[in-house]
Amino acid sequence: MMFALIDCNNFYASCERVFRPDLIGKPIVVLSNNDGCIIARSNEAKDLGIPMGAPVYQFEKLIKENKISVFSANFSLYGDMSHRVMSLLAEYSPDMEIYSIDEAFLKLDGFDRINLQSYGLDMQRKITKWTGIPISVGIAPTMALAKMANRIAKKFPQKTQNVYLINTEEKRIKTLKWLPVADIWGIGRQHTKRLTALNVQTAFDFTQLSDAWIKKHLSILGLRLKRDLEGVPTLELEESKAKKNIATTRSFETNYTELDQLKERVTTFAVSCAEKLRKQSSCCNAVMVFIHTNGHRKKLPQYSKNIVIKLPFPTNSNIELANFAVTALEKIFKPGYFYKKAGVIAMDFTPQDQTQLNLFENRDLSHIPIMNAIDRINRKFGQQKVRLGSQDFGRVWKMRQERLSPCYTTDLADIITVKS
DNA sequence: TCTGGGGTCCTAGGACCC
DNA sequence: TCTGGGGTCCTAGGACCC
Repeated sequence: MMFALIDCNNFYASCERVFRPDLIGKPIVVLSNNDGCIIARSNEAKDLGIPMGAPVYQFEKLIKENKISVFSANFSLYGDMSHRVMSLLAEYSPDMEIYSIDEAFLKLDGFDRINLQSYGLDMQRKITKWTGIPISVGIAPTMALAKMANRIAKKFPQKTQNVYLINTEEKRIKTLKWLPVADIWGIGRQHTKRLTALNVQTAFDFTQLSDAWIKKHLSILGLRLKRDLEGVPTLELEESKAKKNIATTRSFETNYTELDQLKERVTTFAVSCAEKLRKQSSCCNAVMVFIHTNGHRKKLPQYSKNIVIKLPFPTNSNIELANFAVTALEKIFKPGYFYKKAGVIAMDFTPQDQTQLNLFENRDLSHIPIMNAIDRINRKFGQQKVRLGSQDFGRVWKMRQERLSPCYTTDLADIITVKS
């Protein structure tokens, strides 16, 4: 039994390149919402020393000097490209877990007679050719080891052709000794600090620690990880489950001081959460709302508060969720502050078809067909065509997206023209 | 001037019950 | 002098992932 981890190389940057082949080999960065931080970099941009998550304004000079192409995040494009990659990958195994927008695990059960090296190479070539997105493939007896194999495939593209297979004990040990402890899947900053203090430098050193120590300091998760690194399959594919929380949160382009401005934002966030809830056929029983000022402006007075309210009945109606969220907002809003960010998080779900009618609450059941109609209209004519009256009709609010690429694959208006 | 967004799981400790 | 024991549920906080 083996696992494969397939990871798209510099995914967002690669998506931008698919329709801009002139940028192949040139540095690219992709920005977060509001064009704030750098959230993706091509290899060339990484080589120039641009760190992940850096505020873009700190690198303006470097960007200019090196003619780095800058893009606002285009999630419709990335989502669609991801879907294309995943559909192709699904043909390589009946057991797949889509781990993130650019990563998937395949379980290779019953592949004993298959040459996995060439199987991986076939995947690598086909996906890259058919979608334009370069990928790396790691194959190993456990999920954690497949993650490590993938790093090698990505780190040594010439040597490996972006495919690396761990199928012997020598290779496993060699890989463990090569990987710094900070780069182990599941070991973050805090654990790294603690481990390097004990002179645990590599993944191999980590596997030499006692079970008791690991359990005590890294919990049961650390212990499972150790087993997996030892080559004993312990982690397993997870089937895609309904989400347990659904959030919509945003920073604002400018500061807000008025309750009404925040009410509009919170309404829109709540509507977005309700839509996501309906997509997975859930209703929520609680909602959290938070607001805060800009933590980076240390000289301004700071205020940060969240509140969770339990709902009298489960809902996924735009109208009801927005009303509850606004009620919550009113409880935490304090005048006199410059607000920079707000969010709505739906929690505590029950399946839509199991929601019980509450005798003591006048729940308006007419919302169900109304929401169905809204969803159909918005699906057909584009997002947000139907909105609540309290939402942003005058485009008061906008996100800064100055460098947005066209939606080549999801918007007819943006489709490319080929001239011959 | 300018600093992202959306998730998961585990544990310890308190409240509460019998 | 001397003040039980065990279980469950919930929550906050901390860690991690992309």
